[in-house]
Amino acid sequence: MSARTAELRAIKPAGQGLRERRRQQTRAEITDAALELFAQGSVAATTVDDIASAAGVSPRTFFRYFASKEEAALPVHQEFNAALADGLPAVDPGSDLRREVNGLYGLMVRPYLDNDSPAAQRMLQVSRLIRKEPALRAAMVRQNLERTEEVQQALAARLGPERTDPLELRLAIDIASVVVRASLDTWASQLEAGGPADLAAIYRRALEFAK
Amino acid sequence: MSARTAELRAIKPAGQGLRERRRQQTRAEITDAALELFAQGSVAATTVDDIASAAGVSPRTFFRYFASKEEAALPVHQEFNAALADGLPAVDPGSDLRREVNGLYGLMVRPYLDNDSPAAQRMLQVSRLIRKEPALRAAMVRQNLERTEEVQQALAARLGPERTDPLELRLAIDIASVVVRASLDTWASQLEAGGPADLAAIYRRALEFAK
DNA sequence: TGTCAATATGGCAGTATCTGCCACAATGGC
DNA sequence: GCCATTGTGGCAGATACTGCCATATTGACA
Repeated sequence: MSARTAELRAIKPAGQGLRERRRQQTRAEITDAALELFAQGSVAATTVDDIASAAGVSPRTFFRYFASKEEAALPVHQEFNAALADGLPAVDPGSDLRREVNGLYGLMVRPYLDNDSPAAQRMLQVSRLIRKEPALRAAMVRQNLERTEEVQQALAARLGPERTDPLELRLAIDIASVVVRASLDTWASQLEAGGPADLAAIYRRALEFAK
Repeated sequence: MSARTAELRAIKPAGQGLRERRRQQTRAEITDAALELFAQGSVAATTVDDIASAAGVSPRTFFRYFASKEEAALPVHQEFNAALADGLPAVDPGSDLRREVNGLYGLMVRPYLDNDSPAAQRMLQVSRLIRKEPALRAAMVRQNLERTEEVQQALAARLGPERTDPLELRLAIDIASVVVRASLDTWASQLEAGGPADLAAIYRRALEFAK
């Protein structure tokens, strides 16, 4: 957990040495293996040993990268955290709270605005899986909770302890989070159903409705 | 999971025979044991065997009542579901969606409006534990997710499939849920800190802020 | 370039979680 | 009071996860 906190706070060094690059690569390989096995069979029917062996690592090593098999299938977590970490410094403590937090969380949808981008395609793949697998939804809300708590701490520190009402800060963050997730889900559902979908438009509509 | 769906839909029969009453009693005993052991030690340090033995049942029976030790400590789940099930028939399909859903979820805070009531005291006890234990927070958001999905289905059925935009329904529910949880958390925090706290006022303020 | 500290990996043992299955006991309707 | 239904416990087994140690790889620095 402290590792994840650091993840949010620290500015990502890009290719810091071969060591870190290999680590990210291994991480990606595990995720790919998990996604494929989950898609083929099911989360319940897939064991950690299966994933580890498919990824070419030992089960022991698997648990050094992910706390559970469910988390291995949710790489978006990292992208989200990165987006938030990038946006944190730009939050204006003087401006309207809801607006600022919505702006921050809005960064999370940016990588997927182009339906044909690789990022969007990957997100769709993961979304499909999540919709089919309650276990993955549970893992997702868990990650979401942790992220929310970290953001709350970070924003409280940035805005000043007494400058912001805890209730309002909490609500601003949770609502922003809910708006983003509902938008992404709706977008993915529409695309999966075969129809067209404009994430930007959906997100704008969600923001308006939540206001 | 289908058991829980039924739980939400069915109108609770009160004391349907000795059998059901004993079942509720056993359930309560397990919960009490779990809460006490968690408070004494920690969730991690407490095993299912500990809880089961303290409650006077076998571990095998424990798992017939709760899916995990964390869930055993969150009995509020049932109260929340009951409140929502009670309120569902009163939802007016013709009225404003956000307002109706907020009204429905508002039922969840009613039992705790009086700080001195037994229900409030129990909620405070659980809240204190939840604030200390990330594992319980994770279990809580998981329950919240399931409840949210059930409510969404129930409301979609009640409002008519084409009458309501999925995005708006989803947002209305999630926001209402977030408002209630933030209110209860704030209320519990304030009371725990020793100060006075008016749940009704907090909830009104949260609703206003979220509007 | 060679050496050393730091770090990643794998294996192993051990504990805890959770489930299916079976036998047995308690209950409640008739 | 009989019988179908339901709750309970025990057992075996699979899986998830962790601590510990040995080993190998990497990267910094002399």
